[in-house]
Amino acid sequence: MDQHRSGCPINLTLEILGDGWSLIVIRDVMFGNRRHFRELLGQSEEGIASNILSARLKRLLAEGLLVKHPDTTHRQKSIYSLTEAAIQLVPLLVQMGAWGRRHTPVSRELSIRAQLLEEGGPQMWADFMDELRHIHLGAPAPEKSVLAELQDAYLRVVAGQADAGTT
Amino acid sequence: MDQHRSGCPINLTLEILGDGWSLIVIRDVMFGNRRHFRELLGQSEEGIASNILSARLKRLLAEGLLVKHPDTTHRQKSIYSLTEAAIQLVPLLVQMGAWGRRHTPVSRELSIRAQLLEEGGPQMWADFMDELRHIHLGAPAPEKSVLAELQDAYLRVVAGQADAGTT
DNA sequence: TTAACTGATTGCAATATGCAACTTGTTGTG
DNA sequence: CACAACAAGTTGCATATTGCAATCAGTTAA
Repeated sequence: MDQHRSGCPINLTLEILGDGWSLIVIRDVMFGNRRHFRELLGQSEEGIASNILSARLKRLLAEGLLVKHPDTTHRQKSIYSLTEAAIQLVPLLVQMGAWGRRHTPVSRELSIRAQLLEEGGPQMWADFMDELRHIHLGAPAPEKSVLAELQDAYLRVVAGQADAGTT
Repeated sequence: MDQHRSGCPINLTLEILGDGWSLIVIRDVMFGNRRHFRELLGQSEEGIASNILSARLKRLLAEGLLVKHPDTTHRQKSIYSLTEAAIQLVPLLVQMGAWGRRHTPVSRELSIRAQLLEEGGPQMWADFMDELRHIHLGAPAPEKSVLAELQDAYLRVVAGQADAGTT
């Protein structure tokens, strides 16, 4: 943080996000709308350890990718929200998903969202980012919800796994 | 490598590329056309250590992102080439560059390439990928060279640092 | 024969990760 | 109030990875 390896944009991005967990946390806040420590800890597919999650949240707060607000329903509870900088990671995450779908052994139910976002193109990413600005930054609500679309598609795939072999 | 944390495309991509050095190596092979161990070791902006470079090259070979060919001019020398999978990282690297340009303290001379690629859009990325297929996979040479364009722009910025404030 | 160059490997200290247990404080229930 | 369940972490400890400098063995050119 105090000194950089180089001024290359790819390197600097890597210095912030170049580890195995930071983008997993961002992904869960962004796509899974997990906003509390325990939600991020327990419901993650990958099973992050609590000390790692704690360290990553601190780092992401310090880097300005997340902000933390008190939860009025429980004094000790905190709500983590994405910042504009994190929301602008959408195209990067879409490209990661697109590459992963082509070159790694993804599962069908966990890649349907990536597929839809990839096929939706820049307009869908922009709509999604507007929705995230609504959820996390208090911007006005967009007309339709990309998140709901993605979730519906996911649930359809999970429900219909039996007859989903031909496409 | 032997077992995956989850079948999520973002996670699986992260399992392969989620460290501080793998994408730096890919970047140097891709944009800097560094093809030998010593070129990657010594001319890197970031100063990778030789043991790390050695480990990363092995991993990237095993993951199928690089291939290694003997260099006929020196029996011990090897030439590293990008595979199609690595070439398809171009959009991901472009998005990393684009995000870095907006949210990190990049240097002007090292971000001009990222800027051009971002502004060039998907067509330019496709042209660049075709050029990489020519360089690394032996595909026919495209008409114009995106790499040369980027390099020219870089050199212009380095040369004209003095009068480069207005655009 | 010797020096320089090739792609690495080795030793060692510092840091990061993964796992389980523990801590501090909060909330809801009886 | 007492007490269990829950919230957000922290701590301790074993293992793995990183970073740095030095070293190594084979190749080439003088």
